[in-house]
Amino acid sequence: MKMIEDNRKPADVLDDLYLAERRRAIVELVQMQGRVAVTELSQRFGVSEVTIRADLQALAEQKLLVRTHGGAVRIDNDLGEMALALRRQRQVKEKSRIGQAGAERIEEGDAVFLDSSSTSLAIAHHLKQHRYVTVVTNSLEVVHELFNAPGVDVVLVGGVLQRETASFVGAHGLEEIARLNLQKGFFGAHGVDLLAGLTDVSPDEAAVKRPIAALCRQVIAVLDATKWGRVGVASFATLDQVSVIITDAGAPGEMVAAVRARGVEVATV
Amino acid sequence: MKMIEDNRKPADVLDDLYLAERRRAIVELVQMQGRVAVTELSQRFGVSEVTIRADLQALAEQKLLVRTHGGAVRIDNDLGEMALALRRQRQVKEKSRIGQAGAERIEEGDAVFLDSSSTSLAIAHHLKQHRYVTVVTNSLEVVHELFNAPGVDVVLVGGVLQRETASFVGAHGLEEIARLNLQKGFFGAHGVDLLAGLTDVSPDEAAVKRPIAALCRQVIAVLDATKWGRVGVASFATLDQVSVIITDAGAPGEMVAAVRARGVEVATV
DNA sequence: TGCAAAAATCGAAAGCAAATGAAAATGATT
DNA sequence: AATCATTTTCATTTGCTTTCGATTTTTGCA
Repeated sequence: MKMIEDNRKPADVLDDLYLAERRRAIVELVQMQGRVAVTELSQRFGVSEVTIRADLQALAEQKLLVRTHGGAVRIDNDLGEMALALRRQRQVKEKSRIGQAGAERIEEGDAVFLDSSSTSLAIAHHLKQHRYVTVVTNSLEVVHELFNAPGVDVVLVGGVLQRETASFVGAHGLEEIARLNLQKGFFGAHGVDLLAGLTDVSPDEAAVKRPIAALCRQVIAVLDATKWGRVGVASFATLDQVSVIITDAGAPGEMVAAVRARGVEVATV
Repeated sequence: MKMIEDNRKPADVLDDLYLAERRRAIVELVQMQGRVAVTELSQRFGVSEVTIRADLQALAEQKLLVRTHGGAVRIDNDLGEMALALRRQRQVKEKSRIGQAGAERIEEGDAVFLDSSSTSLAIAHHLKQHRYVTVVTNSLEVVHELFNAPGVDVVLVGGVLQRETASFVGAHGLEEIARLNLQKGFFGAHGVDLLAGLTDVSPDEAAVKRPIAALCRQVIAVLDATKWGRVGVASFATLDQVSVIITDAGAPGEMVAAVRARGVEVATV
C-alpha cells in the first residue's frame, strides 16, 4: 500500500536558490534523511525533475551521494556496515535505563572502563554528551559508539578480535592501562553469585576483565534481573571487589539483601 | 534614482582604496548573508553589473567566496567528515591495484601488519578471501573491513583513539606483538626519500609504526606515485629497512632507480 | 509463483530567458 | 596624453524547462 503524502506546504518550498546552494542543500538532506526522492526534491526546490536529476548525477560523480532509481541515498560510510552486522544488540541499547543510571555516575575528569557487554554499550551511548572523560574499553562497539563524541577520549585495550562479541581479548598493553588511574569500571556479567562473584561465559573475556577489575577503584556491575544467581564458567571479580551493582526491578529480594549484607551497594532503576 | 558619491579623490592611493573597499564590503556581505546577487550588489554600490562580476571573479580567485550564476555564496568550510570521505575517494583505482598487488604477496599462514593508511585498507579489502592469515593492525577501518572475513585472525594494537585517522596510537601492548613473528609489514607513508626513508605527518603514528617496522622480517611500503620525494615530519623506517616498495606507474624514474640501487625492490602496478 | 501491462523514472534534445565575458567606449584623475 | 576603473554593446554560455521516446520498476492478472 502506498502512503499518500499531502504536500501542500508552500512554506517548505525553497525557491530561487543558486545551483550551488541547492546542491549543498541536497547533500545535507541526503545526509540527514539517508534517502531522497527526485519528486520530493523537485517540489521542495521548485525546479523540474530533470534539473534534480542533473544535480544528483553531478553529486554522485563527486561521490557525495549514491544515485538510485527515483532518488539517491546516503553514501555508505566507513562504519555503517559494522552497524548493520551488529544491529541486534543496538536495539537493546536504546531501551536500557541501566545505561542511563551508569552514565550518571561518571563525572568530568573520570577515567572509566567499559567492557564489551550490551549494558556497557548503553552507558557509552549516554556518555556522548560528556566532556573530559576518558573511556578505556575492549569493545569495538563502544569505540564505534563514541567515535563521534569529541569530548570523550577513548583508549582501546588491544588484542585478538572476537567476532561474536566484537571485542578484543588477550590482555595486550595492560601495563599502559595500569598507569591510567581508573576511577570506575563498569562490567556486565553473565551472572552474579555470592560465592563465584561476577562471572562470564568466556574465559578469554574474563581474562581481560580480571586484571582490569583489580585496577579500578570502584567496580560497578551492571546487570539486568535475570543475571542474579547465575554462574558462568569464569569468575573475574569477587563480591568483595564489587562496590556497586546497578540492576532493574525484578532482582530477587533475598539475593539483593544478601549482597547488601556483604557491603555492596545495590541500585535499582 | 542614482546614488552619486561625491568622490573628490584626494590622492592616488585612495583610488585603489575605493575598489578594495567595495570588495571588502562584498566579502562581508557574503559572509553575513550567505549569498549575494549581482543585481543586488550593482544597485547597492551604484556600479554596473559588469563591475560587480569582475569583483566577484577576483574574490572567487582569492577563495573568499564561491561564484554562482547570478551571484555568489559563502565558502563552505563545513564538515571535516565530508573532507575525510572525499580524501578517501581519491585515486581509488590506483590504490585498489596497489592493494591487490600487496594482497598477492601474502601467503597462507602469514602474519602481517597493516597500518592505518588507505592503501593498507585496500590490501585488507583484497585479503577478505584469504585463509589462515593473521593481520596485526592499529587501524579501526582495517578491523572493520576484516570483521566479516572469518579466515583472517585480527589483532588490534591498542592505544588512544585518533579520530582523524581512525587509528590507535600509544604503543600499547608491543611486547605481545613482538611474540607474533610478523613476516611482512605493509606501511603507507606520507613520503619516501633517500635520506629520510619512510615518513609520516603524525609523530604519534610514526611512533607506533617505528617499533613494528623493526619487528617485521619484510617491510613493504605501499605508495602511490605522488609520494615520491615528499618528506613528512617523522621518519619511521630507513630505506635500508625497506624490502619492497609497491607503487603505481608515474613514479619518477630517477628516484626509482636510486632506490633500486640501494637494494630495494620496486614493484610497479 | 510467473509474466505482461501499467506506471514511474530516465536521458537526450530543443528552446528560452537570464547571466556572462570579451572588447571597445567612456570618463575621471594624474 | 596616459592610466585605470567603469560602462556599453553583443555574441555566447548557463540554468532551467518542456517534450518525447527509451528504460526500469511496480502492479495486475493468471
